[in-house]
Amino acid sequence: MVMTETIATFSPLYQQIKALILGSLQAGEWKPGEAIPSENDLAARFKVSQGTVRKAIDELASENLLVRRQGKGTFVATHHEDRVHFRFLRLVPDNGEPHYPKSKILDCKRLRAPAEIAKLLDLKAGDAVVQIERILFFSEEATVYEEIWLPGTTFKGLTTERLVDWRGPMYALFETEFATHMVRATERLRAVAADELSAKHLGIEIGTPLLAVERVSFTYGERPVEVRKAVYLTSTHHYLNELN
Amino acid sequence: MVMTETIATFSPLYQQIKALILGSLQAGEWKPGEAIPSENDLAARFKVSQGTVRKAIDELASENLLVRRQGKGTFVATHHEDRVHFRFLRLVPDNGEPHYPKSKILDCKRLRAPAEIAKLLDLKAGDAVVQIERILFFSEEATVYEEIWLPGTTFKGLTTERLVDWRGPMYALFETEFATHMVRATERLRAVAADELSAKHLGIEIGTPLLAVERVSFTYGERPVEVRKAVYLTSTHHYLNELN
DNA sequence: AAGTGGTCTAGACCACCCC
DNA sequence: GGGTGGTCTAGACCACTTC
Repeated sequence: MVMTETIATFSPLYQQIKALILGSLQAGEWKPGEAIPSENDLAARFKVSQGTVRKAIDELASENLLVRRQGKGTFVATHHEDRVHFRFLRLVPDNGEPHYPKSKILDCKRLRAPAEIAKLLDLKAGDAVVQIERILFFSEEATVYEEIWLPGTTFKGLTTERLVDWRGPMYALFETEFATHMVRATERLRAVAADELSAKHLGIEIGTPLLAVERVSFTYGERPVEVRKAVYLTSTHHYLNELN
Repeated sequence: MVMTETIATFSPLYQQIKALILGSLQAGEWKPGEAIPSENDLAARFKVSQGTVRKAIDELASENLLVRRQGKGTFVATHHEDRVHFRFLRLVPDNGEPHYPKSKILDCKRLRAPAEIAKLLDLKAGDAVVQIERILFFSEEATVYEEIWLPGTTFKGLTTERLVDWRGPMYALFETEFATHMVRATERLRAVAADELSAKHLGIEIGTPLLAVERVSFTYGERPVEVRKAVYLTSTHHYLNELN
């Protein structure tokens, strides 16, 4: 491992290794679900000790970018097979076990980004975006209505049909079809009164209190690639959050 | 380090060390804000290598029980000096920098635990509890109204006066005066309509949508020691959550 | 200068998985 | 049996803090 030579650029070896692995992930050298090379292989490639590679991988695993499996290898995190969908959907029933909701796609169209969305997605106002509208049903009850915005260039071939036919988490579709893996997200929550549109979609009275959830999701390299504006009906479900 | 001898009790050395350190924290051998012995000292005490102690401490630090400071030592986490009060209070202004709110204590009384509270606090219905009512002001605006329940035995000497006089986070008071350090918490969120009481305290109309936040806090050893039922006014503030 | 945590190495052995 | 990650050790050196 060669030390960087520009001024004021010190960082531990394992951080440099981490950055290199991150670069390979971002470049798609290893795809979600695939195994990355073994610790020994990487140590040989980067000319550092296995322990140093290990520490780099440790951090990436703790950030949920990689998943270690003893005896098998280290794998690129994927939204397929992810038992923990509740990492991104925190809505759970007041009683009983959480289970994955059914999604009903209402619409999927291409339009020009409003200023607010453009800003959040790091685009210019007027740039092409895809907008999706859908409802989530928890045990047959309409519980979530949401609008999703995506950058048009990244999600060029996305159609209503593609969405409707898809079984499973939307993020798994994004990953497989559009090479976009969601790494983390930021959510802003507030209480609002149901407007006419929300009331219609959720089958409730106008004015019913709803939990408004605004999400911005990021892929590798802190690049924002999704904005969601949702309202959650919280009469029989709640948003669960762990503070550590 | 002696291996435990009961059947089916395997665990890595560093996990055993971690449990021992945790025990000392729980027993109060080192108080919040104090330094624990150096890694070398602990390695000698437990007769393991420094690296093994290091791994144990790493985990405790990542769980926010300990804080490492290079060149100085490793310290027991404390709610004093904690720059990050936003670990437990996720409400931030829509615009501008977050800043700590002012607290106005309305009441602090002793009563018998309702069944629901008792269950959450691992007590029997009718056991002694302390109930606090207060309002939080964000830049002079009443924004949060909450009721707090605490186990009566642990918080025996807690009075309204003690609370009113206290400057700083309530958890710092609990830590110093009642030897109870909050380690983590679980929050359940939903949207509700303001009832008469909430409306009065927050100076809003009955029916205004509010964010209802129910928190259960835990101290060392997953022992529940606090229940909070709060309503947040989210017209100029929102609840911020990071999904990783 | 002495003490602390932070990094890095090299090597050993273990636990798990798959062929 | 051979490969993977997981644990543990021992020792070296670095960076930061305090005296």
